Parts: sequence; C-alpha cells; structure tokens
Amino acid sequence: MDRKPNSQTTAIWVLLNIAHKRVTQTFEAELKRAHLPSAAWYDILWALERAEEGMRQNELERQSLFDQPNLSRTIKRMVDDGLVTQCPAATDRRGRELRITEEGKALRAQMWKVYGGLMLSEIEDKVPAEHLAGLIEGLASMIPDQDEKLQGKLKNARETAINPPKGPC
Amino acid sequence: MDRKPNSQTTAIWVLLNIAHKRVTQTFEAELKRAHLPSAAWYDILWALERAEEGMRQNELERQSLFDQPNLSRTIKRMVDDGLVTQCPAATDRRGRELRITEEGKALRAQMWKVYGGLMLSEIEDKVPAEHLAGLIEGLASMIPDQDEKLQGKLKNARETAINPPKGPC
DNA sequence: ATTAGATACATGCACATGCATCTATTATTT
DNA sequence: AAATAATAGATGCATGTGCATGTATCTAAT
Repeated sequence: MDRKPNSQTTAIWVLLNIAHKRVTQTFEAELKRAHLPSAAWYDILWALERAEEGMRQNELERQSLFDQPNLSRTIKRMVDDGLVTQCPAATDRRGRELRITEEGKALRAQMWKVYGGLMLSEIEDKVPAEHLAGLIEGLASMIPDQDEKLQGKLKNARETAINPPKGPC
Repeated sequence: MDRKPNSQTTAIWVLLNIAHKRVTQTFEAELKRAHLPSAAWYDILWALERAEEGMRQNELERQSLFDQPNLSRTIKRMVDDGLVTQCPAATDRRGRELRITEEGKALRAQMWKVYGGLMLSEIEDKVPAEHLAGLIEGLASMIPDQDEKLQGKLKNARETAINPPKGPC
C-alpha cells in the first residue's frame, strides 16, 4: 500500500462505529424497557402506515435496511403478531401486498412516544448546531448517490419530518 | 410528547444507520473476499500488538466494542487459531493475560493491506475536506464524554495514526 | 478469620443476521 | 409455443449478538 489513512480518517471510522453502537444500543434498550419491539419494526410500521394503498414486499425491502430473507422473516413475525397483513399481490402472483393493521398503527403510535423522544435526547439535544451540516453531509458522502436504500430512506425521513405522526404524540 | 424531532435530526438518525451499514458491509465483504477475518478481529489484533507487555482481557474489553461474553468467545476462537495466547494473569488468578503471537502479527499485517485500503477508499476519498470537522465533532457529540470505550478507542485511533503498522504496508 | 459483596471470565440460550438455495411465477428469447 | 432467464419470496444453515447466569477469585466489613 502506498498511502495510509490519516488521523481524521481513522477518527471517522472509529467514531462512526462507536456512535452508531452507542445510539443504537440506547434506542434498543429503551424500547425494550418499555416492552416495545425494536427500532427496525418501527421503521417498517411507519413505512406501511404511510403507504395507504399497501406496499409490495420488494418495495419495502428497497426502502429498508433489511436484506430480503431477513425482511421475509420479520414480516412473518409481524403478521403473526397481527400488526401487518400479507396478501397475494393482485398483478403479480409471486408478490405479496403488505398493509398495516389498526393494531399495527396503534403500536407504531405507542412506539413513537419512545422512539421520537430518543431522537430528541440522543441526537437533537446532543449535536451542536454548528456541526449539523457537516455531520449530515459527511455521513451522506459515504453513501453512493445511486443507493436505492438511501433514496427510500431519505424520502422516508423527509416525510417523517413533514408529516409527523398524528394523534397523542 | 411536547416536542418532535426536526428534519435534521431525522436525517442524522437515518444517515447514521445507512452510512454505518454500508461502510461496515463493504469492509466485511472485502475482507471476506480476501479470505480474512472480520474487522473486529483486526481491532483486537492491533490492540494486542501495541501492548508489548500483553493485556488483560478486561482492559481489552474496555477498549473494544465487544461486550464481555462476546469478547470471551472471540478470544477463544483466536486462541484456537493460534493468533493469541491467553495465560492466567500473574497478579490476579481470576484474570487472563492476552498476548498476540507471531502468527497473529502476520495476519494483522496481511489484513492491514485490505483494511487500510478500505479506510482510504470508503472514507478518506469520499468525505470532502469541508465536512471533516463537522462529521468528526458531530459523531463525537453523540458519545458521552466519560465513555471508557471512547477513550480507549480514541487512544487507539491516535496511536494508529501516529505509529502506523510497519512492514510492507 | 468469616462472611458478604464485587470482579473476571465462561457458558447456555434466545434471537438476529448473512448467505446459499429452493419454489413459484413472470418475462424474454428463439 | 417451448425453453431459458429473471424475479418474488421462503427456508435451511452457520455465525454473531445480547442477556442471564454460573464459577472462581479477590476485596472489604465485621
């Protein structure tokens, strides 16, 4: 190797790992403490709640960080728990049409109280304003532009910010 | 809930997850492609290589992102692979004194060719200079200052930058 | 010195993840 | 129309992770 990473590169790599693990663990621990499912379930529920017409499973796969087999199993558990329905797709008999149930919506609203609060306490209250732009742009720069998961996720993020969950939140 | 996360907070949360998963998966995939162990193994080998006098297992636990049971098993596998020795500690018979073997050093050097290259291609070449500071400070701000793992890891990072691996790198 | 508590590490178990592969259906080629 | 390839989704298997607990040793309190 002719080049070696500089100290800022090393710091980013190290901090990315530590920050992600710490924030993630805090989220998961607090959700568990409230007897709620994991953050990944929230993301699925919220994606399906915004898709009024239902959503194909492969489309959800693109928008989520799940790989296909893992999403398949997760959806199965959510169906078993009555949070989601999974019907054969109308136009493609290979496919599955996913829809959130009323029970699923109720759970998502319940989760939002914890999940949204954690976003405030673990991120919004901690990252100083002068580093917001650098953090966001820096993180985004490590993700390929054509990344479909990013497009889906960012769309998700934008809509989350614009159309926050209604109800008692 | 009286407050709700703003769009920047949402973006950080989403991007943190996506960027971490993407970068991590790239690292793991490339290491696997080169028939090398995971990045976590590299971190352990490098920590032990810098500890000339050997290192207690609980000290390594503080410096790594492993929790205790997981580190215990990982070390066992590394011992089985001849990369690390694990002797009873001299002063505390509960403890274990870890030391890297010559074979372990050789593997770490081998891994560095891939690992270091990935830090360059996935981070250094992608994050524009104007966002370096914001990214680093932003990530650090999400980690509690008194976090021992951070102290250990940052020390690690500093030394990695200051005393880069020798040899054919 | 004895006991109670803390610490270091190991182990068992439940669950999540990544990867390869399988089946069913659709699309494409000839 | 038949054959081939591509796609949607499910399943099996190996591995990793978090958490509770177990065992041994050390420390502190009485």
